[in-house]
Amino acid sequence: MFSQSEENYIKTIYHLALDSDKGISTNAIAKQLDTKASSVTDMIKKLSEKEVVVYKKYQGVKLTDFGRKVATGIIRKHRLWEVFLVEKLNFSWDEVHEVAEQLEHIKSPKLINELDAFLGYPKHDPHGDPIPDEEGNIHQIEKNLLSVLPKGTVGVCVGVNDSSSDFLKFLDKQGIGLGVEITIIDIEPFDGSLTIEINNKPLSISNKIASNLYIKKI
Amino acid sequence: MFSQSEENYIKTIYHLALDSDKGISTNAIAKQLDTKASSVTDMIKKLSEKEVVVYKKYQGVKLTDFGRKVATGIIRKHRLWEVFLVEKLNFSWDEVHEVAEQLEHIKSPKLINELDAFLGYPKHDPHGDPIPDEEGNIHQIEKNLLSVLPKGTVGVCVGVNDSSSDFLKFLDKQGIGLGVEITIIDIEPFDGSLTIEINNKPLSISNKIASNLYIKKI
DNA sequence: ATTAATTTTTAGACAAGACTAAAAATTAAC
DNA sequence: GTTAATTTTTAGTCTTGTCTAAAAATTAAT
Repeated sequence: MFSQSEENYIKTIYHLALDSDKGISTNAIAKQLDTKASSVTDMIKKLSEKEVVVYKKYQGVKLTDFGRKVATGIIRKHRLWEVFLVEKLNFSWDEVHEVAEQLEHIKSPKLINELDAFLGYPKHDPHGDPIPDEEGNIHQIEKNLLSVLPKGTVGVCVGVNDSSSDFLKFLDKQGIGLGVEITIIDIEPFDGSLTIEINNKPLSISNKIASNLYIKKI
Repeated sequence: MFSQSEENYIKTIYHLALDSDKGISTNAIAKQLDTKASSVTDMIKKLSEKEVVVYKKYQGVKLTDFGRKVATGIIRKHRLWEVFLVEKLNFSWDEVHEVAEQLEHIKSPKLINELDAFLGYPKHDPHGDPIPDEEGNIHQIEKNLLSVLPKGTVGVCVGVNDSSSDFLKFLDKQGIGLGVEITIIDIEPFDGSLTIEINNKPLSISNKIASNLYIKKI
């Protein structure tokens, strides 16, 4: 069906397309995949022939419906494997990405559907991201970046915007994780840093931290 | 470290070396991997440079100690994944091979050791084959092919010599599986076919079947 | 011990996926 | 609306792993 390399391009285009409804530029893909623009052009031609993307020279690419289906299939696998690693194999949320990047390419519909059942049909991965169903439908819950909410807001941490190991380890250190209740005590106008209350203790965090944490109001 | 292709060659050489202590021929490897002898020669050169095998032109190859370690590592992963698929994901023993062939190439020491623990440190895969430990040690239990045992033998099925789907499905159909008790009632001198008793019922099986079933005497 | 058959290796080609360097198209700047 | 800067594409090369066809080495046959 698709090679690992093709799958990585498809997944990347899908993610980049989430925050922009224009065509995705060759350069943006190259940057994300840490490769060269010329390599991207070559691959785009191939994916275009396979009807995964629509491509007009110099105008970026868009996924077709088919391409989107392929992308969500890969993301479904990636996130289910992440749940497996954390729930069953004692991985922490900052350790799962690498391994899931490999596991997402395993081809076996039975495997992934049985895994889904084995895990109890989880709705979210360990970073709070939704797990697409078999048809590619994604149920997004209502959530906001902590940085856009007003003083006094009480909510629960339901996701992160940055899944880098450094950020996740920082959160662990501060006792911040999915399901943890957070209250915005104060917002500093000068630099946008916040004082929040978490586990009944005050904590000061930068605006950058706050703009990578998703909160569900309660 | 090693590419999937390299790993497949290493594994194949290891398996072929089990029943012959001479060098493994280029042709034998080609046949097993369903590829051409010329491709094998090329790969052997590479593996030789990487000190996985010892190679002298026209004389076949042998794994080095290092190569054997690599091979058992791959086999360990393959068999642990097979256990996972059968025990946790409702795969039957004739469905696991394909998927395990993919999963065995996933690179993550933590993954495989946690999986081992999660499965309760199993000693054998779903076909009765032993699972190497982290150091590559393999504990072989005492077993014989059903075809070499005398009339009157009572034993337990502990393994198969052929893991093809056709054979395994045949065994399922006849109620033969790991742990099932078998008594040799009679052996036909003409064609070596056997009458065995299984679950208190007599069953006639060909010599070919018998020479693919491993029995542990009790 | 030559000839014949088989096995193995070389030589040259190809596809996938990546790269560099240069050309072409597009966008931005004045 | 030209010129300049940027982005994208082309052209050509490289590596990995494969193939075919032919040459070389080994083994078998008489």
